[in-house]
Order: sequence, then C-alpha cells, then structure tokens
Amino acid sequence: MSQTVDRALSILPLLAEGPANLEQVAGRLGVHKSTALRLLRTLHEHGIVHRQPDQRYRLGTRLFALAQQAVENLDVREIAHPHLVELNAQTGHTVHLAVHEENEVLYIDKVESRYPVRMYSRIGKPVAITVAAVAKLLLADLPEQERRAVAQRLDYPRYTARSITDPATFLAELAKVREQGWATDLGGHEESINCVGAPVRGPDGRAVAAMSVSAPNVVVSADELLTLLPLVRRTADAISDEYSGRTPSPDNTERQR
Amino acid sequence: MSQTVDRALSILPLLAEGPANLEQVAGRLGVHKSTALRLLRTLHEHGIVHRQPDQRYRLGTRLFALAQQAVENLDVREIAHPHLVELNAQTGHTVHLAVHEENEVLYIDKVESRYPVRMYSRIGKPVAITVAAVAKLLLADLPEQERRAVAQRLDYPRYTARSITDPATFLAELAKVREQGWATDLGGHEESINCVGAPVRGPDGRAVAAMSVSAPNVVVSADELLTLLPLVRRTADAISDEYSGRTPSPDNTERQR
DNA sequence: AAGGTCGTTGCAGTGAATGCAACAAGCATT
DNA sequence: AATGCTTGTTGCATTCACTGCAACGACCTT
Repeated sequence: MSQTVDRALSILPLLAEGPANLEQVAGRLGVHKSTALRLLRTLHEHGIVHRQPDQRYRLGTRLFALAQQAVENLDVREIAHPHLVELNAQTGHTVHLAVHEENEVLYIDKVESRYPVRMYSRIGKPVAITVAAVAKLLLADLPEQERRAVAQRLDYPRYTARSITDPATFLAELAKVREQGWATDLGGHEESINCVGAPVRGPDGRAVAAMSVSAPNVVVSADELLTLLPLVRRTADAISDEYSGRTPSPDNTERQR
Repeated sequence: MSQTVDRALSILPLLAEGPANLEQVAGRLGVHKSTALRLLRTLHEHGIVHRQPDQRYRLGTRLFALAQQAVENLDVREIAHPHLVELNAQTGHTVHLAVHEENEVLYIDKVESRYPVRMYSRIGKPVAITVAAVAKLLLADLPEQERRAVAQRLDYPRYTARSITDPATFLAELAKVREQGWATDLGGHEESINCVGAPVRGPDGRAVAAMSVSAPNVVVSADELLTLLPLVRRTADAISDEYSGRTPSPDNTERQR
C-alpha cells in the first residue's frame, strides 16, 4: 500500500539472513543506492537495524526489545476469554484458564455453565498442582532439569484414590503429557470430576497458559468427555494463534496434527 | 530521514504497549486516520502488525520471528550462555548478559537463581544505564570523547539514594571502572540489590558484552558478593577467550582455585 | 428509525521520495 | 606515490506517491 514503507520493511527479512552492505541491499531491493541509504538511515534511527563497525547493516536489538515488551503487555486472558465462552457454549461445561507463576499454577479465568457472569470463585486461587490437567500441561513444558526439581519439592496430597502421590509417577505423567500435547485429570482432585485440557503457546512455542474443560461424572462419563479433546485442542490452538499474532487463515478448516 | 517510514516505525513502540485501534494510532502519530490506515496496512501485509478479531492492531508474529533472528545472530549470546549457567550453578545468584547498541544497553540473556522459569523477565529491556554494572562496563570501554558525549545526554534518574545523578560523577565512575576492569552496582538501582560485573572482550580487545552477578542484600552482603569478583572475572575472560577464538586450553583448569 | 462511532475509499494537490550524477574516502594495484 | 577501483554520501530537479479531506458505509446503541 505504501511504497516507501513497503521497501523499508522488505529490508528486514533480507538482513535477517545476515549482515549486508548498502549496495547489496540496494541491489536486492531494486532501487538506487541513495534510496536504500535513506531507508536504512531511517531504520537505523529507530534502532531497528544496527550498523556494524565494518559499516554493514544487521538487525538491531531494538527489535528484540519491542517483541519482548509486546508479549509482556499481552493479556492472555483478554484474548482467550471469547474462545472460552465459545467452547463453553459448544460443550455446556465449565472451562478454565490457568497460568504458571512462581511455583504455583493458578486459574485466571473461568466460564461456568449457565452463568455468563464472571464469578471469581476459583479464579486467582492456586490449583492442585499435582493432579490438575492445566498444571500438568504447564509443568510438562518446563525443561527437564527444572521439571525434576519441581517434582521433588512438591507436596503430593492424596485428594482421592486416584491422586498422584509421588514424584516419579508425576514425572512420568508429565513426560506423557509433554509427548501427547494434552492432559487429563480423571478424578484425581475430586472423585467425581474429570477434566481434559490443552496448552496455549506463545510465539516462541512455550506454554504461556493452559485451558481445560471440566465435568462431573454424573453429567458425562470420562470417555464422553474425552471425545471433546479435538475441540479443546482446536480452541487452545486458536488462542495460541491469536496470542502469537498469527492470522487465523479464513479457510483453515482443519489443522493437521 | 524518510517521513513515511519514520511514521510507520513510530507505530511499533506504540503497539508494543498494547493493542490499539486506528484512531488511537492516528491520534498518537498526529496524522489523519486514512494515513494511519495505510501505514498499518503496509505493516500488516508484512506481518509486522496483526489485526485482532476486535479490529484492533498489535504486533504480529513476523516481528517476533525477526527479533528471534536478531538475537540469534548475536553469537556472543550463544557462546556465553553455558558459562552463565555454570556461574549461576556455582554462585546460586542471578546472572545477566548485556550488550551496548544504539545508545541503549540491554539484557540479552539471564540465568535466574533456581527459577529459570522467569527466564525472559528482564531480557530485552533496556537497563538503567546510569547505574547498572553492565552499563558502566560497556560505556567505560568507549573512547573518551564519546563517553563524554554520552554522559552529557543521559538522564540521571534517582532510583535510590545511591544512584548516580550527574554526568561528572558518572564519568568519574566510568574512569574507575575502565581502570580496574570490573564494576559494581551497590544499591544504585534498587536499594537492596547489589551487582558485580566484568566485561566480555572481542579479539580486538573491545568490550562486546558485559556480564554481572546480582543478589539481594538479604541473601549476601555487598562484601560477600565482592568475594565472587575473581570468579566473575574468570568467567568473563573465559567467554572472551572463546569468543575471540582463543583456545580455552583444555588443561588450564578453571577449577584449580 | 435516528444518531453515533469507527473503519474505508476516491480524489486532487503537493510535498516528499526518487534517481541521477558528482563527490569523498578508503583500499588495492601498479 | 600515483592511479584506479569500490563503496558510501550529498545536492538537486523531477515527478510520483503520500497526504488530508470529505463522503460513504458498516455496525452498534438509544
């Protein structure tokens, strides 16, 4: 739309390949040296490109700073909420969103069946970190070494007969979750409640949050709940895409796994 | 230099603060809506900005990808990382790596005490350039004339009672740092936090990066932290050697201390 | 239905970007 | 040392692309 800006931006991927000098940039842009110079100068003033001692240009660290600031100011909850509502509408079940922070996993949003109003019942409260599906998802994303450290220092309350109660089992569960990309809690926290969840990932692929759908046995069996897995994963992926600034292509009917 | 590009690039830091709609962008840019629209469109086509379902704009994946490449091209980071991890393991404290670029000093890596989870907390953010140990190290390495120029144009926020708040004191401090080859920040940024750092030098002897170890008063006193100085310097030197392609002679055991 | 907000589009005027050519600086070759 | 080559920089005339305006349309609220 804007020729000048278009040209300037075209320089970036070019420099991403590696440092380049003025003529190389001008050549690949198909413009006169002087034009390229002025574009590069402008980019330089904004710290987007950096001039090396050998006068060649490369991408600047300002880009990194910008990206960093952007993710920090991103509110997962804000982005996720509409998706959670939709999932709730589709399934009728309770939907949770959780993040990992300072050795705790806590709910930051919840859409409850029938109650459109946000009741902060469990929101903000730490989850049962050793059994909850969302907790497994978030911890499973940590590097191995750290996962081990965390598993060691946790307490393992026996909420129910199905609770995980030792580090080894927990680590094995995390490995499985990491492998398959989704998690469940089948009566591990409360005997009659099952959950199935999936991770929300940021631009760098790391899990920034996790979501889950929960329902009591009396409403749907665990097996029935599991049939919702594809839908849950699709929702989580949609949130990931939006959070990462990816454009959900209009015709992306189904994503391949 | 180029008005159009200048305006377009000015949108980026604006969006880094958070999503914004067309009018907000136009307003803060001081241009007509239609102008802002066309700039945003161009940025959008390049994937630099992303349009949310609510039509607001925010930074897009492409920017994240570029930022990623920008830091990956900084091979200091890659070389330094294992050393930082080791230093962290030895001391238990937070370790930072920073570079100087375009009038800013910013963290490009960090290894946090015990909780690498928060990995990217301060990474990408400009450091408090008038007080941070790494900033002193990098600025101290500049030629005198340039140091003076920088010192003059800086702001000197009084973060704490111990902050450096005027150019003369700052220049004196830089001279001292230059002389001794290491730097500290004793409560100059945050009252209870002390740092000690050393420079990473390239083959030509110029500082290409700086690293520091930080710890709160409550954990170790400033004096205790200073006892780590030899270790910090040795680590920085090891990184320098590797970066400069000097053989970190296999038998010059770092451990014989 | 009316009124308001906000994004989008066509258009005319002009100011800003472009390419040219000459210049400067650094380096290699002779 | 002189010459020629390469590469970055600057002043300038031309023109084209960018700008702001105003009108339109989509959507939401009352």
